Amino acid sequence: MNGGVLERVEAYGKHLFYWWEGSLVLHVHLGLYGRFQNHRSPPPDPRGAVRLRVIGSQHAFDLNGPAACEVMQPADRDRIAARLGQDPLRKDADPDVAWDRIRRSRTAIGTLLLNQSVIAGVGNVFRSDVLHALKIHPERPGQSLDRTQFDQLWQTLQRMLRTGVKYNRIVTADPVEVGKTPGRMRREERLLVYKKHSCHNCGQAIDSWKLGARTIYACQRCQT
DNA sequence: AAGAATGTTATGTA
DNA sequence: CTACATAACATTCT
Repeated sequence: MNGGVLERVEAYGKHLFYWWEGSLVLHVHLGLYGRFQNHRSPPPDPRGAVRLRVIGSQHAFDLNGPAACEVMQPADRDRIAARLGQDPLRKDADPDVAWDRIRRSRTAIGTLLLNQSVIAGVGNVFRSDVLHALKIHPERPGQSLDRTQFDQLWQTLQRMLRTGVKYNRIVTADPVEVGKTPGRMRREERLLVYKKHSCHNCGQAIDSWKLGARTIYACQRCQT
């Protein structure tokens, strides 16, 4: 990559693609614990699993512990993109494609939301919180949602994901209700149900169980 | 210091 | 073909 020109950076779901002059693509997926860390130049000695280090005259950054950090061809990128579902943040997203998938499925909506080939970009925090925001029970089959609910789901995800990009952190709670800007909200104030103990609507204890191989959080009274 | 975690993929089963 | 449980992978944090 030394001396190359970065032409553009593309996000598709949780995948990042850095397009370099000369048809090389750097593919990055942060996975569970990947992290970008900024430094001033010159950067300190690498700490932990540094897979990529970029050094400029003023600034530098490391990429620590990503699930993927590899150079590939555009065709490889296309293969990855082809197995992803619609990404609510992308201009080319077609919600009807996602709706078609969900309306035909007997699988729980909580499981569908984690399936990156249905909707790309939603993770374990967003799936719990978006379902709580819409008062939809995670075990409801995709089939049981109506179009209005799906539209709300799509819209709310768009809003939540955009907020995440803007503030570089997950903020699913309503800042107006909390009375703070998203940037100033404390960790516990930012989320709706994920890892919470009681429901902020009704006060009932939040339930958590395994759904789709991960822990989901929901209010059994509010979410039906 | 064992275990959970803001995740994905491969594999086996039904 | 779909659905889905499970394991494997790999790093960080508590």
